[in-house]
Amino acid sequence: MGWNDGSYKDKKVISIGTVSELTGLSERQIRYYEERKLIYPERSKTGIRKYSFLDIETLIEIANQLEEGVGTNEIRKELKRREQPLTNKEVRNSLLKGQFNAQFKV
Amino acid sequence: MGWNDGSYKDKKVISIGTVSELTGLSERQIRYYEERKLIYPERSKTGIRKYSFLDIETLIEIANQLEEGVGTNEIRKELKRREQPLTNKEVRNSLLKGQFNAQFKV
DNA sequence: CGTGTAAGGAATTCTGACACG
DNA sequence: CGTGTAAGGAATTCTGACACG
Repeated sequence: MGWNDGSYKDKKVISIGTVSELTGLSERQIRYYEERKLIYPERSKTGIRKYSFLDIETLIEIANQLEEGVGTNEIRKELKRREQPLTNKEVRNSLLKGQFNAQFKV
Repeated sequence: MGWNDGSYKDKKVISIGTVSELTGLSERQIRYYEERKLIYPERSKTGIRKYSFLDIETLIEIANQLEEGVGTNEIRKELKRREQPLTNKEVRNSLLKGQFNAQFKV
């Protein structure tokens, strides 16, 4: 339990300079995509942005979409469509668990 | 290929301040364990230390060992003993691949 | 031996804004 | 709309050293 739960992919621990190197994007671009609500880094107590590896993967996709002429608004919607299934998956899992337990109650 | 190879566990992208928060160790302690050759962070072009999640796991173990009264020299040897098997595992995997390919050549 | 701290400097990050198109 | 840049300030990190034990 604790922070050692899932993989390290979702842990927000990388600062913007490193993200810039890893993605090839400028810090300006990275901050702008946050302003457009395409990514949601966390902040340290003193306000410094922290990103996860998942954020980095998302940023790379954002860059690709922009190159293809897709606007940030479209990209945002696309990203939402993908995150929804994840939530639904969790819901389905919960439902399955419920049914599973129900089986035994019968 | 590239940096997206294995998991994110080995990517050195976390700066010392974050590592300090994640491990509960002081920056002084973290730098000292490096001096004693227990961990090997990478450095940015400007000399800033970068750690991986694996480094963080190692640091936690180091802290535990020290609490138990084990000295840094002992801990270093113990850490070496563990890393060797990892290299051997890679070797074994290579060997298996060789045998696998041999199968088809017969 | 392992860790704290003050010291001075260098590198990083932040925000709001002007600019171009 | 997406991105570059100069501006000033705040936060981070680095090294070498003195200290305690």
